[in-house]
Amino acid sequence: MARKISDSTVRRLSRYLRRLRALDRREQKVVSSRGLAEATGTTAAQVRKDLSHFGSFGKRGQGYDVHDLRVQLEEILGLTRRWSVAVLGVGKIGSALLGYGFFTERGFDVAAAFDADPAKVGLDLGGVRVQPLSELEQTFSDRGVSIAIIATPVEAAQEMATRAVRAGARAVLNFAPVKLNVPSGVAMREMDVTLELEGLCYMVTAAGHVADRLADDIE
Amino acid sequence: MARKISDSTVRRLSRYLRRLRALDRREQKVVSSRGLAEATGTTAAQVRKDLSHFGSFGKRGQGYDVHDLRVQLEEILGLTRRWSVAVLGVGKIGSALLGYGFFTERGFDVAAAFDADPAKVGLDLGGVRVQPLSELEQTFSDRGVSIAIIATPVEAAQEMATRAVRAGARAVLNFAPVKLNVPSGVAMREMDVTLELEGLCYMVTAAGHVADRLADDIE
DNA sequence: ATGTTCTTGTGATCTCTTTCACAAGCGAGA
DNA sequence: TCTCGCTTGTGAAAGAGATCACAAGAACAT
Ligand SMILES: NC(=O)c1ccc[n+]([C@@H]2O[C@H](COP(=O)([O-])OP(=O)(O)OC[C@H]3O[C@@H](n4cnc5c(N)ncnc54)[C@H](O)[C@@H]3O)[C@@H](O)[C@H]2O)c1
Ligand SMILES: NC(=O)c1ccc[n+]([C@@H]2O[C@H](COP(=O)([O-])OP(=O)(O)OC[C@H]3O[C@@H](n4cnc5c(N)ncnc54)[C@H](O)[C@@H]3O)[C@@H](O)[C@H]2O)c1
Repeated sequence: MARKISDSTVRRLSRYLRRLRALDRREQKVVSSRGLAEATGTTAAQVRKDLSHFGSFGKRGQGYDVHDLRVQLEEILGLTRRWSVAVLGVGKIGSALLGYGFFTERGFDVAAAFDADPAKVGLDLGGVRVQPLSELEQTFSDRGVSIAIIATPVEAAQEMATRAVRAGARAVLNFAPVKLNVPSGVAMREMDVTLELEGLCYMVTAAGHVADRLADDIE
Repeated sequence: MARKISDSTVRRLSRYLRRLRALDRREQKVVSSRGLAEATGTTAAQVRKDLSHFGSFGKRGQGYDVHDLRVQLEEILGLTRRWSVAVLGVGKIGSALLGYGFFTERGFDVAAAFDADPAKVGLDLGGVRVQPLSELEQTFSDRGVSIAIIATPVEAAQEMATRAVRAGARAVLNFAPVKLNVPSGVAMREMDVTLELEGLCYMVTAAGHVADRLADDIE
């Protein structure tokens, strides 16, 4: 099996899987690399290359068996087991996540939620009871939490991440706009709205400049 | 000025800017490419290369003037103006965004919010009144909305994006887990929690496999 | 059987990004 | 003024990822 798979490949695999699940639900039997590519915004060659890192799943002349490939991709991505997720910080973002139905549907169990604010402890949000931080270590180990979602203010984010990892988390999803340090071997992804918004501003601004230049050229 | 700047460069520029703002606030005068690199998780050479696309901002032997470079980066990213943002879909995620203080701080005005549900229309969330969809076009043009944040259910996302663009949005930030199509010339970024979570699962799973292989080798 | 039509899997190639390495430049101190 | 220590800016090299292009199958019709 392949050595090192790039993040962009993994992201695309998720997209293919999402598409395959939809096709499977509506009982489409086969799909071509082109079919997958068009639905996920990439090229047929890219789809085939991505899959080829893991084996050969299609039939020449025919395409891929939808259900089959779906199962294969779930296997590859590690989605044949369920994953226990804990949410740290139950503020605006944290509680939105607790109420997010998609998680359970997709194999993620929101196993616990923690908050430093005593006023929030004990609340039931989306079927999860908010626990005090003091119970973090015990709960992580009891419920086999392997993914921690950081939704605390920036000031607390690094500390909470470190603590989650020490308590057994193997992966961290960070919503706070700070770069977090985690030991190597721990997976880490960030969801940074401000970064994305600023990126959009750049794109719009730069597009404007290009338009200006074109206009100049026409003169 | 440079031709085409990659997304990864733009993301890093945002990170540098975030760091510079923090340094500026605590009145540090100068910073080296290494200093910036360490704080943002990259390398000194990368920092210099990124900046070099836009000009030459440092002093050899000294480093960069913090305030100066901050202003330059704000200029480059297009953050010297304010941007009007509209939130489409005021559910769990949408209302979390409306209450997010960072936006206003950073030059983004949440100028409007829309929802299809009559029960939500008229509510005041984080100082923004929720409007019916019928007012979308007029409001976008009145308030110069240029960024639309999609926070509706997946089914409505494409339609809302199309409508926002037609109403004048130049950029779309999408929270719904679907690939949206927008005309070329419109900037588009997505925030997809499930994609990131699945990516984390892959990383944890793959790391496990590597560990297995190492263990085998040792035998 | 044979030919026709599709679509996969994959080396080869191209393009884009990151890293390297060092001359050029700046300030401080003698 | 000259030297020394330090850091930038940038071509050149290396590395990664995306695209091309085509031989190798698979089904089906004749
Ligand atoms: N609100 C948004 O739309 C939004 C969007 C993107 C990112 N974020 C980021 O997500 C994070 C949370 O934002 P929010 O708007 O939900 O903030 P919030 O203030 O609504 O919630 C933060 C919660 O974290 C809790 N908390 C504080 N310290 C803690 C600690 N040490 N351990 C555990 N919990 C702690 C607080 O009690 C509070 O309940 C912030 O870093 C923010 O920048 C928010
Ligand atoms: N809740 C989360 O934590 C979370 C996280 C990531 C992504 N998302 C995604 O964000 C989107 C919204 O999620 P949510 O949890 O806030 O859902 P939600 O059901 O709480 O909110 C959706 C809102 O959109 C409104 N709406 C429906 N159709 C609309 C239309 N055509 N135009 C405008 N508004 C419309 C609904 O009235 C509702 O208020 C979904 O696509 C979801 O997959 C949610």
